[in-house]
Amino acid sequence: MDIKNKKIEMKELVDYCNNYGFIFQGSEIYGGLANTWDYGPLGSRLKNTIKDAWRYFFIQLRDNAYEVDADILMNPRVWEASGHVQSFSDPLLDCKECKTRHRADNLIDDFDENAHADGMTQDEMLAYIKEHNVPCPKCGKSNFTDIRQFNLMFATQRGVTNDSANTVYLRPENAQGEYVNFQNVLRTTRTKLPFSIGQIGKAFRNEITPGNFTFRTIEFEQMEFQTFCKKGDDEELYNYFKEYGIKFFNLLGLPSEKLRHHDHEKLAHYAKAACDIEYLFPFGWGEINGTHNRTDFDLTRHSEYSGKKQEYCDQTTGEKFTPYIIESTYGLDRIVLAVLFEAYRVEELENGDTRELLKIAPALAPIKLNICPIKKKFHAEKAHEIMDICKKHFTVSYDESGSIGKRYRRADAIGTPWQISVDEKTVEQNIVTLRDRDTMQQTELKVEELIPYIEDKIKFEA
RNA sequence: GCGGAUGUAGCUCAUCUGGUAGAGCGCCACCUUGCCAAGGUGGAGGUAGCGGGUUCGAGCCCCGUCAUCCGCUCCA
Repeated sequence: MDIKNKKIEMKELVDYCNNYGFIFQGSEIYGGLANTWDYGPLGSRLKNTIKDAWRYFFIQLRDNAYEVDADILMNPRVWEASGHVQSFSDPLLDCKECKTRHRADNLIDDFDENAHADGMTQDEMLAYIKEHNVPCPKCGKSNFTDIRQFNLMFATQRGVTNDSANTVYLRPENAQGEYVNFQNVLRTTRTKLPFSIGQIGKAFRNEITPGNFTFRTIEFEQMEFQTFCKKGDDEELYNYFKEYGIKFFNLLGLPSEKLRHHDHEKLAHYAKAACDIEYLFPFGWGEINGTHNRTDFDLTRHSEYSGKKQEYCDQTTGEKFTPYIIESTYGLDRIVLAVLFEAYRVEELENGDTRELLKIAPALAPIKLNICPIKKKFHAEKAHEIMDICKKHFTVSYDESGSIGKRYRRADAIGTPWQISVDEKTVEQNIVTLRDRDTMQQTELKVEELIPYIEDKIKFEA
């Protein structure tokens, strides 16, 4: 069959997600709220299948990997220890001439790489810019507003009074929830190094400029694990997780040619080495995984700030030390987006018709089986009977309206891998016609063979 | 936040130079239909993003606001 695929742009995918119930604009009936998105019935299922895949690969299959579910709100001292209160903010200023916005530190470093803006205070940066007449990269003039600090953490108040003692933050990263539970997990699981603590959860960042649909939002969900290890083992683990990320993405249906490693030169305040895995979105390469070697920075800081030693004792040697941490974080919303981009296509068929198709891995499909009675009057009862059996094993849908071809197309559009039609033969001999989304071929199958057939194909392949 | 574009039915759009909104598709019901978006009949659904102004009269003109898209910047 001659099938032409058209390149899918962002707007088409946004429309598709809205039309079929994957992702809606947040608070839509009130005119929306910028950069918030709600996952609909199909989108939340897809998201959950990706979480399932992640849990399966990174927690269940790995030895010494444990999951936690830490609170989003944490003692504010956590964020002092982590360095986020101090350094998780951008010093911003605007060019008064051409109205572009810049980061003061970037402006200075680009002007003179030996200037080391990182070590400067806000006043020092401003003074440096004035003294050296640092030009605007866009218009070349040097006429800027004052620097304003823009902290990326969402702050809120707990309790009834509004004084600063009651300020709490929505976590800007999930990692600290794993770090503060390092000793708890160690103690209760009786595990040994190296071991991992993983978590799936929401994080919040007051980004200046979010955008590109769900790629960059102010509230987002991460799937990550922190691997605690002895110094010296850190580099091997770091390299291992970088590579393993690619394998994981391949299993989700993202092909290697659209994935690449991107090593960071400029490092976050906590990292010794950092590498992203990027996926080629229509708008360009975008990070979907980040792996960092965070050294013993975090645990050392938590020891200092909490006064509780965050050490590991090697029982065989008696040696005590603060472990190194390798962090590998997967941006869930971004992976959902990448999976959708990879799977969604509009196919032009031989007869000139087009069909919308979500060619998604069966394990990730929101609905696994669509059940269609050929004639509503005579076959609906049998179809419901089969549905009641199947839904105990996997997600199903039921469709009795329109021609059978139309029902095939509807299910194709949301990525349902299989459909069965129920007719006289089903009623009399318990045989259904199974239609495959990808091959569009039909085969006859006994009802009792149906469940093992599908269950076998929706397993994650390790 | 800045520059550019946009906002009319669930979706895609029309509505000529201001005169109280239409189509196609989709959806629902019934009929028809035995395997890749057939057909018929009927039906639901919009105070034109929201607020204000000009006008006898605003979807159309003006102001504000919210949101989306494309660039600048940043991150998972």
